[in-house]
Amino acid sequence: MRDFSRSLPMSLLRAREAVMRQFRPKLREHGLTEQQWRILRALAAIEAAEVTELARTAFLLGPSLSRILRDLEARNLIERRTAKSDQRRSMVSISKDGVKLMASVAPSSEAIYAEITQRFGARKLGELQEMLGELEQSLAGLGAGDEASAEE
Amino acid sequence: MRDFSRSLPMSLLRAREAVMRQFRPKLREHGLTEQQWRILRALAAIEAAEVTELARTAFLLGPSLSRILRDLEARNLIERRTAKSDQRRSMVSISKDGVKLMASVAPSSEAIYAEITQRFGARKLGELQEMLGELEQSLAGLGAGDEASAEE
DNA sequence: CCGAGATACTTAACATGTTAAGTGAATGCG
DNA sequence: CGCATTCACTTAACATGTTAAGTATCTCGG
Repeated sequence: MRDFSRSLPMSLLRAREAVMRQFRPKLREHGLTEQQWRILRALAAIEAAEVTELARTAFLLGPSLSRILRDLEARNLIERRTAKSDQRRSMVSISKDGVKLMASVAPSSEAIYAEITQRFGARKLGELQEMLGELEQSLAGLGAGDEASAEE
Repeated sequence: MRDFSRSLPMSLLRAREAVMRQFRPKLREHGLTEQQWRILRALAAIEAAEVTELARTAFLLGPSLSRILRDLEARNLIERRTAKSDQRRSMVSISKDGVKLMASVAPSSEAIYAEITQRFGARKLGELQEMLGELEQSLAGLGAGDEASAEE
């Protein structure tokens, strides 16, 4: 069997960890986890979003998002209100405190990203992301889903 | 600020998830998580390994590994014995049952990997892994560690 | 030989990943 | 309208990620 440490999943895992290791300490200084930071960034880019939409954007599963939103709301970093047209839906938005926190973390985050880009090379970074996107695309609609064996 | 959904961490996260989504259902049929499978595969390639060495190979943190080894041992998939020369060290090896389980899962796993390779393209896969390795290397020795600001 | 420090784990505590089940509200069909 | 179904979340339960603290053992200088 192939040496699993050279398998694609392990390559992706190690690469991502190498990248995230750069960000975590700074986020931690501000009491944020990687996931919480993703949510704040996603919310900062829009007015408000439904929970399901936010889950898709921040690439989090519903249950994780539910817990995190509960905690972020308790810390007054986000705000929620139920949609008037549909009582099931909840509109989430970033709060004033959330915006301030973002502003205090963003510069460091950008600096780290710039350092990574410089070390790896901007061109190669672009190529890498291109390939990652293609990989994702080539596997879209394969396994896992609830598709009733709809493969031709 | 850059659209975070196009950031390198998100690209890596989505790509890895797209890949792992292919494997998880089959592993689950056999009552294995992704991490447990990594450990069994790592152990199958060697006679025995110390816990620390195994953590490095399977890319798991010590505390996670401790818990998983406890569970795998309870399921009789691995065996442990303390090293004679150093009572602190524990030698871990895969058991007969572990080998049998590996044998029953490996074919499906290989088939899935082959399907991914075929969809994405063997050459591109090689290039991608090459780039991921370079990314990892270019960030080696940067942040996170306990280095006392040893930057030039 | 002995005690301070280093090592190799293990435990603890809290956050998230993952699947299944639960809850309340909206929809659609007879 | 009535009610089964679907939908948008939320809870629950268990496994892992992550950092800090704990435990037993080993090493080494004095």
